[in-house]
Amino acid sequence: MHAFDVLGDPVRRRILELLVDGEQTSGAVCAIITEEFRITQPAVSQHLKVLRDNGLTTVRPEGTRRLYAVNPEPLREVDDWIDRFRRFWTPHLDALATEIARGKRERRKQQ
Amino acid sequence: MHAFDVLGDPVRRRILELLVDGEQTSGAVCAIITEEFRITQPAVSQHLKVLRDNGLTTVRPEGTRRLYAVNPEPLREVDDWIDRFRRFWTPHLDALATEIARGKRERRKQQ
DNA sequence: CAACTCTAGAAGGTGTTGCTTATATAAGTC
DNA sequence: GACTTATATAAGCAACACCTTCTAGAGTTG
Repeated sequence: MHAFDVLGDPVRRRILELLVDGEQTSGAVCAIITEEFRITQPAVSQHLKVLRDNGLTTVRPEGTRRLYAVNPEPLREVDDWIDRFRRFWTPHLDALATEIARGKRERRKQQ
Repeated sequence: MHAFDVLGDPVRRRILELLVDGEQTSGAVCAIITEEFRITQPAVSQHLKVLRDNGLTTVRPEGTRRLYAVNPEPLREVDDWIDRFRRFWTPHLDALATEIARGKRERRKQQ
């Protein structure tokens, strides 16, 4: 499943937003999502499973809690895909900025 | 419908790729997609409709042909969303590059 | 104008997705 | 050890996405 397919759901996008500043327990995520989207705990758990199974997050148990965190790799693929369209909104990058952007991409690919 | 939802389909992503270097007729897109994905012309036409209806492309009639082109706005939204995760894979941008990136975002928001 | 090309739409079938309720499992607490 | 908390899984269902075949309409060509 491509990262785009996983991101094609507003709940899953929101969950990732909640994880952007660091790991959160399933419960903490759940509290916010159930409130914002009016869905149940198992529904959230299923979305977390999709994120997990497709490598968008990592999980780490701590006692009875599960700590979820963003795994950036698949998001980087999305970023790479978008990259080819970037010239539409940044047509006249000056030489220096272009060079920096190019260098970033190169470094990314090498890793 | 959020751009991410539209992009959550491999056929539609491929169609946009085909349009990245300039406008193409429905027929030209169709020829490639039907061959690559083994789906029919109406199926491609329906995907084009989704792209069109959600502002991912523009269309321009020319005789009996329809010329499709990328409309970058919604892709920019995707880029903006991804932006918050970018620090995961570019953690130590030096001051200059950071400044350029920041400036780009600012300019984008003003437009 | 008849035949053909290009494209879109309508109607219908099917698999998938995302939800629900109910339940299981594992770990803390009294 | 019983009870509670935290999380995941199972089963079932409704809605939707995407496909197909068939057809319509607009424009071109002989």
